[in-house]
Amino acid sequence: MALEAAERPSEETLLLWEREQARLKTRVVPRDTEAWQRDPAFPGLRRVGGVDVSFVPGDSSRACASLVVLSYPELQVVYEDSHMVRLKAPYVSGFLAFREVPFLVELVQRLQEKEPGLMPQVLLVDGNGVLHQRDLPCVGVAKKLLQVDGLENNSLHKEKIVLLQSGGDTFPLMGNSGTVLGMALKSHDHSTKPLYVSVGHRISLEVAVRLTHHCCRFRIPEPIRQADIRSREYIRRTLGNPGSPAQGQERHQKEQRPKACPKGGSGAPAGPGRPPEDCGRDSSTDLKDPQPGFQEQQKDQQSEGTGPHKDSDLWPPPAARVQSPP
DNA sequence: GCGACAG
DNA sequence: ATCTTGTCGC
Repeated sequence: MALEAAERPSEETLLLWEREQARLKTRVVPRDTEAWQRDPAFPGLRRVGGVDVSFVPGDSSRACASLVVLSYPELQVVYEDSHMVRLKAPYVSGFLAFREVPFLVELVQRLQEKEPGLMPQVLLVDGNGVLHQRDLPCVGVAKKLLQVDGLENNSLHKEKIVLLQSGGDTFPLMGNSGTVLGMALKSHDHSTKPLYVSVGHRISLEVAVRLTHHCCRFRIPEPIRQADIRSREYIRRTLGNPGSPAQGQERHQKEQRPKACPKGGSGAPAGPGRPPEDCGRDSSTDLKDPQPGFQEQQKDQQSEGTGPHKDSDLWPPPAARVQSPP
């Protein structure tokens, strides 16, 4: 019993994927389309979403997908949905979205059905943007530089990183063609490794960078960081009771159900001068949590990929299935 | 054979 | 992404 999502896709499939990416790229709107994006203070922005997929250690096909919605500018979790999924496509550099996006789309659809009022106004996705074709504006936030189109994590690149002085500082990621593919962003004053921000859809690169910066309490923006933390916790809990039935979550815990949490510092409002802590529980549960003022050593947190925001899974390779435009 | 490669 | 122990600093 092991649906291997590990074998390399055939060249034919990769061609299909490339074709789909090119098609979606055509539809991306790399400009600001929302009112709140026009003012530096982001007036009207109330909810920012974050998505992530964490994997089960030994199993190459099982993972936990999470979607969280945070209030803005408080950055408090107001919604969370984490559940186990079965991966169908392998990870191939450059095609991350074909592996993870189907689940992210599903999470958004579940939210639409259960708590449409909590639909985020923008979605931060781990990985690089440039695609994403749906309705939600989104941003790609990667922790490592995707070395494509001439981009290289070479000495020159590292020199530029050293020149970043304070949180918010950036430098453009110029592709061979002279196109700016994204921006390296120092997410806070003491962060050593920059974030690589790129446009997803319906947002300009400039606003994407500012928004990402405003969502950072630590190196990784809170929406993505929370989705990461929660999806991993979910897996830890699930693996904690393997002594029972099937591998997993047959238990009627609080899983399958999206949960709207009216948390929000109830009782302990944001203290003066301090960013509001999470939903009451946070620092004690969070493993990696270097204070903005120091320690930036956490290897990596997570980020996944902004990519094709397609509907159908192009895996396994359906004989050239035709995509129907949203 | 080995390394690189968003996650 | 995940496997890994300790370690330094708030």
